[in-house]
Amino acid sequence: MLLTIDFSSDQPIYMQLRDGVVAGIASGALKDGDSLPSVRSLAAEASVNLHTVGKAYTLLKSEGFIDILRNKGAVVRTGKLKEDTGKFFENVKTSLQPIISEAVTRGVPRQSIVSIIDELYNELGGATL
Amino acid sequence: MLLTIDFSSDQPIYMQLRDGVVAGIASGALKDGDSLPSVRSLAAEASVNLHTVGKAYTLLKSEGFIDILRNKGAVVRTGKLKEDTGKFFENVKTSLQPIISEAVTRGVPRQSIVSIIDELYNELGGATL
Amino acid sequence: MLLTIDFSSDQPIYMQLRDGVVAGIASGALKDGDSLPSVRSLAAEASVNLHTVGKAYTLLKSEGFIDILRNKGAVVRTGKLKEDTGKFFENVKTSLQPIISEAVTRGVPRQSIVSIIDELYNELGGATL
Amino acid sequence: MLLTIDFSSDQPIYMQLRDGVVAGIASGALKDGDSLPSVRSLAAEASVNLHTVGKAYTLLKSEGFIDILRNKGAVVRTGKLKEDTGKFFENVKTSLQPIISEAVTRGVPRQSIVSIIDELYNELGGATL
DNA sequence: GTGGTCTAGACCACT
DNA sequence: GTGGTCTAGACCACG
Repeated sequence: MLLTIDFSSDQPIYMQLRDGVVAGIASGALKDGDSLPSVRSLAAEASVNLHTVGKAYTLLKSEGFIDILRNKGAVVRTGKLKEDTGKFFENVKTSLQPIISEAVTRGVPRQSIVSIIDELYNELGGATL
Repeated sequence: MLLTIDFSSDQPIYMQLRDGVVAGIASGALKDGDSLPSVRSLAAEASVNLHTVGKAYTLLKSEGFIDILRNKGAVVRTGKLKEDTGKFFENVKTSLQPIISEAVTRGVPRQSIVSIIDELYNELGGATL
Repeated sequence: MLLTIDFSSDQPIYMQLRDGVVAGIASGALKDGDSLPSVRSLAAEASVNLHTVGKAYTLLKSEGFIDILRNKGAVVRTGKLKEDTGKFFENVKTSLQPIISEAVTRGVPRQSIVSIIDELYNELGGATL
Repeated sequence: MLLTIDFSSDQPIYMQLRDGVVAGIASGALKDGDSLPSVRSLAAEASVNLHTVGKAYTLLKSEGFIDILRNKGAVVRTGKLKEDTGKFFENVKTSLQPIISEAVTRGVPRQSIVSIIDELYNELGGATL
């Protein structure tokens, strides 16, 4: 199971769930058309509130990662991400900015950061071209 | 002026201030020994409460980026970062993980992310080795 | 009740609260996993502002004595103290230095100070080896 | 020179000066009847404000460590400490309490603390009986 | 109901 | 004039 919730994290639980699903899609563990666990079962499994899982699913739907089908639950739906890639790049840059600032301040060379990127790409089995 | 607060951001104001100072150090705009504005003047300048600035300064102090001198205000103090670099790398990986997951899901190649890293390193004038 | 705030002390209230929690852990009154009162209830109990309690909790969290769980409040979390013990020893020495200086000046023998140490260890039920 | 002021310490400068003089007396560097530097010269030497040194001297006088003689400046006067030793012991215990609490919580044995006491007594050349 | 954030205004110690 | 502390009251995200 790829679900590991850190209840003491400052990252909201529903965000951790969302990230977990996205990571599952990225790694290939979840493919287009696959069903996600029901809100109820995922909530039980992760020991979180029903509403929290619901919030994660709603977010994933609004981002275009999944469809929520009446009586069929949530299914993975790649290839129709709502946000365009241009906006994604903006967000990435905004997210990365403080990290790189701190890296530079600490004297951490660019290569060290790139190595972490590579590591993550490899773990996810993504192409490393 | 390195101060640009986004009041509609989900990022707390004190965190934006903190990031701004770190970015200033990284870019060389703030050098070791340089004085930061007093909490009152920075608060006025940024149109925020002085306690919010105070919180940012306290955080920067606890991270080792600045010293706070009695009646002299805050001064940049590089080279005595409290957190060790090993822990920093862990944090970087944790922060990057969801970004890379989403990138892979969107089919964004590793090289595109690395380009953003390069861009940020260049903007900050950091070594690109 | 482990709460005794001295409002006329030169020691800040939030520091007294912090010390009280640490003392509670040391004495065994607070064990790993135990819940701390909510900031609101503790504030009411101690007749202080909730922000003051919040500051104490934030400090305890940053030192690694407690975790703060969403919607569950603070719980004691021993065994993951952030600061390393080496640094703790440095701080102890710095704190003790003026006390010992004054003791020597007053002709107070080493043994008298050690007796106080013993007394405190015994009160806390700590091993006296 | 035994004067080393840490301007970034949270300990007030006048207190650091006071502690320095007490340490000097404890170590034997300052003996009964010895003159302290004038406020002016000490202020210059330590790069602090005249008032700050004055405050330290006033405190030392009120504690009975020194006399302030008209036109003769400050002279060390041991043997007539104002505060009685009983009260000193109380203060010691109060100061030590949080330190020992934290030591117990960290699992630091009594002996480690006592070693630091010994170390300090030895550095000051005090009797170690 | 929980803590997190922000604002506001006050007082204080230090220099 | 500087930051540190405390109080007060408000709003918000989370679960």
